[in-house]
Amino acid sequence: MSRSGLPNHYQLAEFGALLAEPARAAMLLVLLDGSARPAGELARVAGVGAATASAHLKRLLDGGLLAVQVQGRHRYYRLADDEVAAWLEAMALPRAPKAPRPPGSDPALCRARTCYRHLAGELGVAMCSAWLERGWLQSAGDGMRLQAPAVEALVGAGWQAEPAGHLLRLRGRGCIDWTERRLHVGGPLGVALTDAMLEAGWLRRASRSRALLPSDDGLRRFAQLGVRLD
Amino acid sequence: MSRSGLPNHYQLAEFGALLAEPARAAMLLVLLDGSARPAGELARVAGVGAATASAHLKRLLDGGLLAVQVQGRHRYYRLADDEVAAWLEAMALPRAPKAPRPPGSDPALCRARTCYRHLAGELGVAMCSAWLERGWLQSAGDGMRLQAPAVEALVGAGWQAEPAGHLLRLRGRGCIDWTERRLHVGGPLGVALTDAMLEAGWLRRASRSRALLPSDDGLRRFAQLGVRLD
DNA sequence: CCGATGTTTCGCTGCACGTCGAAACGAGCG
DNA sequence: CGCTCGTTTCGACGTGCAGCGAAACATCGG
Repeated sequence: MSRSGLPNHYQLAEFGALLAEPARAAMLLVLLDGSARPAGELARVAGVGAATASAHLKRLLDGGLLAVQVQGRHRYYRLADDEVAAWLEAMALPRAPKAPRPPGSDPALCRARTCYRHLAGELGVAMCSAWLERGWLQSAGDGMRLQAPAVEALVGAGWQAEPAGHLLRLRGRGCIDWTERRLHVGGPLGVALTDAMLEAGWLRRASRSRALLPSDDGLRRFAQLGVRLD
Repeated sequence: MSRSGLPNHYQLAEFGALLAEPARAAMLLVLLDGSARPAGELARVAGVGAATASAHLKRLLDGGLLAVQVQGRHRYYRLADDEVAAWLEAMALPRAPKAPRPPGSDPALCRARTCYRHLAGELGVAMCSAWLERGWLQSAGDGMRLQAPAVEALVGAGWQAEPAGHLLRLRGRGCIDWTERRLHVGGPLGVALTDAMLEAGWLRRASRSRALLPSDDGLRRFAQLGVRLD
């Protein structure tokens, strides 16, 4: 992040100043779980008005502590990188409890569902983070790309969709999940993956909702690929 | 430190506020090497008047970041404990690359340095992990304790600090190294080990940084104790 | 094209706090 | 005892900035 040529103590002071405001501290702590949240929600969490929150978010953004992702008329803010997360963790403060899931939502829908035409929900988020972590998925320019080891693993897990190598050329788009507030794979890559998983019977569409129901076999395959639900 | 029952984000904000002032940040950074300095000197370092410095020192004292020791008409300020030092180190180090070098800072500093008053950096981490692995160091309740075989090995490696057995009664505190992001030994045990190593000439303090320079002889002794750098 | 919703910008007010000089306090010293 | 020096307290000034409401902007839905 900010690699200015300022003397050390100025850098430290600037960093401290960003934490010094309870509203900003609250926002950062909420985002410590890796979630990405829209400005309005962060305003609510911090207990300030939308205008004030916007100013705080701008400062955190300029300070390099946050990154923003525009999606429709929402702007999702998240911690800039895991270095920032580590700094915050280093203060040994207990992390904020996970946000409660929206009332009245179907648990199956939270678990896995289609977002447009790709996999979302806990399962989609778990797949994305697990694959990012092991380098099977890497951000590239405007989106993300699957890497060769992932294709090998997919084939090893019984992938049948014909040209598995074709996946390497599809662009994945980071998409923020509504219930989880975290990244999952959309775009052509996400759609292709989801279609093939449906075809192979790893997932099945629920009859009257957008929920996706993983089969026992599917769960095994996912586990084999490093993806597991709690 | 602040053990108040306040919500987390207030604690974080208070901590940040203490760092937010360049004068205070400068004072803390100067004290990061474990030194204790009189108020006047800290005022000079911070570039403010005596009155201003006094106010800052009072705030840092009330905030639990500093401790004071009265001696004659001087008042020597130092960091309150090595927990504070660890926090500061975690925040200050990554943003303190003095050399225009890529994200990593001074190589000597990465290799071995003081964290508060104990050994940190690659060497500190290597020592901790090697000794934990062979059972010379074991976590016990709130910290870690050296085990008898370690003392024997130290003596065998030419340990001269008088009552080597005394080390068994010192509490070691796990301290997270920022550059390595791994555990090393702090607390009274870490300080005692480091002091003795300095005294024995295994390590030497760099003149104008917190780096510790291992001598050839020291490296041999470390290797003898199962500790080696790549 | 129009309203609803999410977000940012602008203008303003009020407070917290960093800064200093002067004065007070306390410890050493002759 | 009176002098000096290191430090803290006091009082006053200036400013940075958090906060809000209103208005501007952007995007989605119809």
